[in-house]
Amino acid sequence: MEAKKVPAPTLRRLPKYLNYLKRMKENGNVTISASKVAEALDIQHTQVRKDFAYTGAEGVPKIGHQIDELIRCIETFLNWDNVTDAFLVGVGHLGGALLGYNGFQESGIKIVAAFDIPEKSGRNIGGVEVYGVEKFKQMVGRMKIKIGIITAPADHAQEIATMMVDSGIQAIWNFAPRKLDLPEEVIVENVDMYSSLALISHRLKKKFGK
Amino acid sequence: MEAKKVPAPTLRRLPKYLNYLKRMKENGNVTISASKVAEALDIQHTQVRKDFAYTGAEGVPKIGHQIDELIRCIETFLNWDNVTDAFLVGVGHLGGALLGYNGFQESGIKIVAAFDIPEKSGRNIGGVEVYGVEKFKQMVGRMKIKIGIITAPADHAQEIATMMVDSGIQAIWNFAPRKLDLPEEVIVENVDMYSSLALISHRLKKKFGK
DNA sequence: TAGATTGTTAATCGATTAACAATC
DNA sequence: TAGATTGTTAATCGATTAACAATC
Repeated sequence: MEAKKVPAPTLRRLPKYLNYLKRMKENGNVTISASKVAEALDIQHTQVRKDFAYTGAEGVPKIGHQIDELIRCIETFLNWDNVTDAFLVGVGHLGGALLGYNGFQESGIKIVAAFDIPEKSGRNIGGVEVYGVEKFKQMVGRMKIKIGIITAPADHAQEIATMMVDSGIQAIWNFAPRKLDLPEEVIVENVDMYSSLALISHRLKKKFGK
Repeated sequence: MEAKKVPAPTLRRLPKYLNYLKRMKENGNVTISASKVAEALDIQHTQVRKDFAYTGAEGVPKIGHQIDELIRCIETFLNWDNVTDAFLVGVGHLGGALLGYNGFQESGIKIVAAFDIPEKSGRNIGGVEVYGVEKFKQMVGRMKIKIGIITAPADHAQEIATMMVDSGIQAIWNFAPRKLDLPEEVIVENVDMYSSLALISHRLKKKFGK
């Protein structure tokens, strides 16, 4: 029962497989081979098999995997068969966009309350109530919230993150372009748009001469 | 003059350095050592030095780097000292958020027009006009646009991407969770929120037992 | 001078890819 | 049976880290 450590790149690929498998299922397919998944997503087939293996999925030579079972394995592995409640802090453009988007519920997360300065409280965006940030800690305790989402400006990110951890938050999904300094047991994932802009800019520059 | 190929991880770190350096400059610092940058951002100092070296920046033993010069080197290297115009397709929650956000201009990109179905055209969001998508190709040609941003639903992403490349777009910044099938000379960068959600979910599950 | 810092070369590490045996 | 496909073990590759010489 010694669980091998799962490489982060593997975890990042799993949602891509899931997405593709669900589409294939909708198209009426019942089984699928790792090779086909690999080709569709431009990944080495041997890599796909290794990734599948982490989730405990088993295939049958010459036939492949039952799509249903494979989907279930991946979802269970990611814990996407349960929905975990989350709080969001920073109801600006991006925060509002996340609140208005319901797609995350299929990916194990549901934003159940949002927070910002008192002037913004009382609103309801996409069915989610906005509260003054002073209520954060108390509500985290009461609702046993584990995930915090930061969509505030970079200047406030550290302060908010510290407040979140203080309140009992265990994992932070950070959209602010700022390195967060937190105890190492806190799970932090950054969505960094600037890093991909850097790649685009640099490659375009190379492609078209300086 | 043989330019070594720059690792993608290096390119992704450069904006983080830039961000930190600009803050240090605002705080009144004139010089900075790679070691200090490394510590602040939790990166090995030797890694920071290698990354800096790619940009052509040179430091002085015992003193470090001139912050101004370092910033300039990184910006030039990324081509962030020029602003490249971009078109966005898909004015939903996320698209609207990007339009309302002006911070990208400091990162070499400016959204100058948005596109969606005709019913959404005519609006103005964050100072950017929304057009019917049928005008895309003509306007790309006229305005010599190179960068396309996809913030449409996943179902339409491939179709839009193909249309973009058809129109002459050279680089695509894709926010839709769908693998795009395009000629390999087209530069594609995906912003994949689900991949980071996968990491959070899986780590939380491990931390709190299944 | 001594020591902080740079920048390069070598060693390590981990992920990807290739090779191949097993099996339905 | 033959061949497609699985799944594992070994080889490769590239990024990170460590070691160290150079220098102000």
